[in-house]
Amino acid sequence: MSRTFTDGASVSADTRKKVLSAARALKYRPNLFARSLITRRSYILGVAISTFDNHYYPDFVQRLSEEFAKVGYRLLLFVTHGSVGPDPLVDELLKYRLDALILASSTVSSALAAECRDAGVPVLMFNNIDPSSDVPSMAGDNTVGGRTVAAFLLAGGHRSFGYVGGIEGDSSTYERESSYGTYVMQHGFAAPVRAYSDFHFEGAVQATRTLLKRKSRPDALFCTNDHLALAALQVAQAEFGLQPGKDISILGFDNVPIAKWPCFGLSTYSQPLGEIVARVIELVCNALDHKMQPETHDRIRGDLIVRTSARVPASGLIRLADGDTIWRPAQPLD
Amino acid sequence: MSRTFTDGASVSADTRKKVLSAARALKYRPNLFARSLITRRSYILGVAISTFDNHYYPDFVQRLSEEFAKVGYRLLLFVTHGSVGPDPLVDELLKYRLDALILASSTVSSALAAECRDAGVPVLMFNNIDPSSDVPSMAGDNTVGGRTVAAFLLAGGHRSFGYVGGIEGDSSTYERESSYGTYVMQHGFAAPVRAYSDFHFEGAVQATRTLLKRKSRPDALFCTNDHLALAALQVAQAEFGLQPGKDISILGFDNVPIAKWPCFGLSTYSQPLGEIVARVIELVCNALDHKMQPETHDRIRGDLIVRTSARVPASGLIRLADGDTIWRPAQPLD
DNA sequence: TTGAAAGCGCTAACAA
DNA sequence: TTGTTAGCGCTTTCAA
Repeated sequence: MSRTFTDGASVSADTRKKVLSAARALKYRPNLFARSLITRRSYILGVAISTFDNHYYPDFVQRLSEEFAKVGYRLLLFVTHGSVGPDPLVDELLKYRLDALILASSTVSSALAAECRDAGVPVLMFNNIDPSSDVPSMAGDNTVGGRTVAAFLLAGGHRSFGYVGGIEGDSSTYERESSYGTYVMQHGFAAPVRAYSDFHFEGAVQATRTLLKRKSRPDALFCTNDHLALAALQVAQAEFGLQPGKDISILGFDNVPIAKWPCFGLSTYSQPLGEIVARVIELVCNALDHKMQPETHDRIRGDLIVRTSARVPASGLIRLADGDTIWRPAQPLD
Repeated sequence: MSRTFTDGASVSADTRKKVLSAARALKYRPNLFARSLITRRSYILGVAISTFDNHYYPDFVQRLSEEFAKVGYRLLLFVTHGSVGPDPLVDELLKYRLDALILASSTVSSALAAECRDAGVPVLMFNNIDPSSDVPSMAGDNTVGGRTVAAFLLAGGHRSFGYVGGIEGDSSTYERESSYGTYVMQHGFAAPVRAYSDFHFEGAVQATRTLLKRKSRPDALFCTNDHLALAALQVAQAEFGLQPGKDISILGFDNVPIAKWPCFGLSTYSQPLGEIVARVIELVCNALDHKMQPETHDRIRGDLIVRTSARVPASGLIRLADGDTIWRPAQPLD
């Protein structure tokens, strides 16, 4: 009797036991897809990412996978690789009856997101905000992050600033850059010199070279993510003989696992993955009950993790229980 | 008419066009799960990995995902995280009607694999060989790899050897270690001193310390994978003041993307991902046609990639078109 | 080439 | 609590 395997059904303990043992004998297992035909639940979530090159994404996907597994959901992976056109992707995504879709690829347009949503799949855009779109989104707090980095650098005594971006026009690149630049300029300094990397390691190497070869070389570099900052770090050291934390300050964004490796000691504004994933789960679970507010545009605040790649200010340091040291400005920055 | 969306069906071009345009108007899309009920094909493949911490796995999963996407399959992700007991996992895996299952987690037992196979799901064990099991498997060529590393170190003039393993008893740790050790001993040297890391970065740090603190310190360290070798590299440099490639040689296995970062320059025995993924696809596609040979136990040979973390021998160097330099022994090692 | 009908494995609604 | 039945959206077979 199928009720044995259905959640809210009434079966006597006795029948239940019998059915269960018979099932075991026959190696019977309920077919989720047949079930999904009538319940309209597949227990499959789609996750689109453009690449795992940036270690933030494997970390994110792993945490997401573990946490969703606890509530009975699995992730179906879509690697968009940046280059794939949007249209075939929509068909691919919609072919599987996903309970929800998490779009963590900055190359995925909000038009695609809207199309999926209109097809009845709840969509969440992750780390890729289109303010003009009404698709719900979530991201680290790029604005507060950019400002905090700027304030940290100012507190460290820096006077000339550089910025290594991903792609010009990319939303996180833009938000981090403009809040950083604005803060610096509000305090009387010149706008940061900028170069873009296309989000690739090699691109970041080139961009850093461009910036450090200038006759008025910036002595502080903010990179739009750790992956790029790690490249910048190596260029500054190996090619320019600069000692990070002393001759130059280099900061990233994300706090990827390897940022804390002793050879890097990358100071960075964190995206608190635990909190972020918890919030994603909350939003998606709401969406599954058709309670997603389209106007949700969450920004999760992180912290400026202080390590060795940037000069450390005399004050504002806080030692955390997990061993990390963070920096907080005297005045809140929001 | 449903024949429009079925592959080998006969429809007139005219009806087809009409159906297609009607479908567009109604935003109709075929339901893959309903289809799978009758065709018994879900176009979903399960991939179990224990963690993304070791960069080899995200790289592997990404490539796998991209290549399988080309032939119409998507990956459903199972992160086993090492700790999960096997039984609930089986139920989870079998709930989704996976067309095949790729078990790339060394913590997954071959008993679990056999159980899934008996339930009718073709299974491929990846990088985790149980010779006593008849579940088909695939892995890098650990034996030739271990021997090649040993020969390379010998050619570099090393005389005392160390080994940093993952978990004692893990199949790849075992195979790499024993072929390396055997080769060294066959050439008249003492067996390598060993320490195990539990596959974690911190564990590798500890293991390396143990090895380098010995009064008769090994001057060559082979680590069972790059993730561990990268840790060893940092310990040797920062804590022991040893310059890799000069005072000590450190080798890894896998050739993960960051191994070539200039700050590491890790010499390593590669797992050629392109070839490996192509072979996985071939095997799985055979399995989908129920043509999987259970006796398949492929070993894919890699190359010793020469960079800066180990002394480089005077001869045997070959410059590749992609910019890498590899080392080949005078005599083949198999 | 097309229409009609059976049935894949399940849940949900209705009786008993 | 349990048996029965309709039907989820599709493919496949059989006739037309």
